[in-house]
Amino acid sequence: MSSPPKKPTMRDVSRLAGVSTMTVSRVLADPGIVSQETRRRVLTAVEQLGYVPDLVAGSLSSRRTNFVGLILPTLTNSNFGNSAQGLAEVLGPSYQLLIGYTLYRIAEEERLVRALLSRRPEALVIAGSIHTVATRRMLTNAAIPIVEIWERPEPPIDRSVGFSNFEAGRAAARHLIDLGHRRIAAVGSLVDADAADHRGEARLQGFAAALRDAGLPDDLVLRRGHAPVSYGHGAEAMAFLLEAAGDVEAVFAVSDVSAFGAIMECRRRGIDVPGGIAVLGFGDFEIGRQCEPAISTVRVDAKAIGEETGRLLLELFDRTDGTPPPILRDVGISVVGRGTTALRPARPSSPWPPSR
Amino acid sequence: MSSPPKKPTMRDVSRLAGVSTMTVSRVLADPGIVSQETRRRVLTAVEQLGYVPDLVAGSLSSRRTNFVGLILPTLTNSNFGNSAQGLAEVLGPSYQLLIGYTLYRIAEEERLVRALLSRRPEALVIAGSIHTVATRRMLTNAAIPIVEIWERPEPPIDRSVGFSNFEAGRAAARHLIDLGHRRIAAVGSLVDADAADHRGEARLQGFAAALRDAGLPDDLVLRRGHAPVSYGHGAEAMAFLLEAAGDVEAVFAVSDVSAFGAIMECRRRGIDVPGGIAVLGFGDFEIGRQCEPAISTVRVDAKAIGEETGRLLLELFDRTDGTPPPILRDVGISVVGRGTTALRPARPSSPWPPSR
DNA sequence: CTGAAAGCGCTTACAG
DNA sequence: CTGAAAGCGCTTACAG
Repeated sequence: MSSPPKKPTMRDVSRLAGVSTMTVSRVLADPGIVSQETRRRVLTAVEQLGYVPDLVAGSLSSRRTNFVGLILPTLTNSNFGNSAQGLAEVLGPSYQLLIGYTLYRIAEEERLVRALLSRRPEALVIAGSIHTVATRRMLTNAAIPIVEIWERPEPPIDRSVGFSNFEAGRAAARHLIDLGHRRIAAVGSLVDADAADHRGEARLQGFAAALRDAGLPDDLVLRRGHAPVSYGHGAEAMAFLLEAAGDVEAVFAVSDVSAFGAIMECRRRGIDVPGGIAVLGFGDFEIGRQCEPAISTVRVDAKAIGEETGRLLLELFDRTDGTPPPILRDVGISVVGRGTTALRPARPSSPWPPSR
Repeated sequence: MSSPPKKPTMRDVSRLAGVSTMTVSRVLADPGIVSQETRRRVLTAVEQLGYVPDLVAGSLSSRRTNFVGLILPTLTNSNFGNSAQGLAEVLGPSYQLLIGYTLYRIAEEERLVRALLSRRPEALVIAGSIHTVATRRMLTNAAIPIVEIWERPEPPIDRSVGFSNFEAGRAAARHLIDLGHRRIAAVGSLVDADAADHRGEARLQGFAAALRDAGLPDDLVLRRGHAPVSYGHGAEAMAFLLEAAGDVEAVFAVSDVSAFGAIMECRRRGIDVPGGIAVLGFGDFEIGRQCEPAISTVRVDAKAIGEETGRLLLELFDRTDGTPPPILRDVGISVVGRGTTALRPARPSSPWPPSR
């Protein structure tokens, strides 16, 4: 590489422009407070040297890193990705997201919290509210805003933006019960040392509770495999379910991703959805909207969670110690009935195999 | 919050342990070189104060940030997410990914490169090889490893891990031609100031070139809408195509996501896939594998791109100035014929609407 | 095995 | 509008 042996510093710029480093710093931070001529000279020097300010040094000096830490279960779930994008968009270009993922492992979360806190973020956003003792202690002592998202912990460590997964599960069950189903199943993942999707588990528990409230058995509320769930997870779970309970009428999957896999498994077995089995998902992923028939789901606005969190953080950062923003923000959920739980197809099904 | 007014510093720890800050630093960096008794005292103090080292200060001092910058088009595409996870896994816990996303906007990429470089990453990984002049200049002068991924630029700015999108497009076309199709279409996105998926465009160009090589017209190689493509994009593009060219026999979509949307649109219109129209995707997303019929695709190992990039970086970081690692790593592609391009369904289709 | 000094590249606070 | 001094919290390099 023909690059210079060393990155130019602010000192180099100041020398070239014939000013102090202070003035360079000012031009970069707030150009308006410097005379036009000086500003021009400084910017020319910056341009000429290809100077890129060192924010590591700047952060140490100003005690502001403009980092926001974000801990998610996976990087490949588009719903969490939507939350991340929403957060990034609201925070704007002056903040840099420090993203880590846990794969639903609580020990990994602890490691990540420690690693991120050592970067001195201005706030830490974390999916979930079940943490190790050490994690909880670190978060409590961090002296920065902590936002637990995708849940409604009571009380949260500091702040929370999300919704009740338990209530989401209840709503799911009621939707299927109201449709007249009686032999109702649910599929989620195992909660153990390898991985634990506590939010999915809360949905299953809310679901089971609603079944019992309606006088129905909850023996078909199943945990299969480990989080993160996949299309394949749903297919496998549905295959198991069909063997175990041939009389099942409706299935709730803890994710649209699982739901889609379950529907495909039904198709492979020649079982009509919703005619033979109704399927309800969770999350309102794009896949569910575009699938034919479209997947009924419990809608949660993933992007709004990120945006709302961003707004909350900006309020907290800007706060001139007026009234502090609220502790809990519930973005709510709603059940969206679509094709896969229709009592009969909304429109006549296409013939299959269809001909042109 | 009942947290202490100020975060404890290494100085606080050293005082409590009755040693110098140097010794605290040593215990944290390399416990073995400190006597057992001293180590114990230091660790006790660390524990007691809940001390979390300040890596901002540490980075400035040691001139090692252990950051790796990563610039991706979107955070919600699971293939790029897989690359990010692969990279993170190989780099291990001592490196922190600094992720930014461009939404396929070249100006946003420039802003991000500047922002990330100011954090002094040890390396920068960037999807793509089409950059603004200013971006290219910054990358060239950065004096750190730069890895352009998901492409095969010749020459790359520094290093590259990926594959040829042009060749992927050619391979896609040949697959469809070999199957006996003659009226062949392709759908991608527009390349303009709003967004530009240059990799998808390269695939379309390779595809068109292969059609022409076979003496076939390339008038159905279409650009519709803007990247990032979605399930809806594929559905819309297929709807347009069916209106524009009722005689189309096969379609290549620049992404499995688009391909899935296209297949659903066919289903809504009662057109059998592959009986009526063959559909070939790109990327080998899980959705394609689980879909029924499974989506034929051009497979690219997204996670391997991330892992390979991680290994390359570790080699570059560790390098004791021996032989430098290679410039280009091509992970290759392969065409995976599955249900949606089968000349006839691999197994008899289920009756539709199926009955239980 | 342990420590005193210097310094990483900026910004803050204070002057003028 | 501009600058000299001090310092952010660590690690490096040098001693002992």
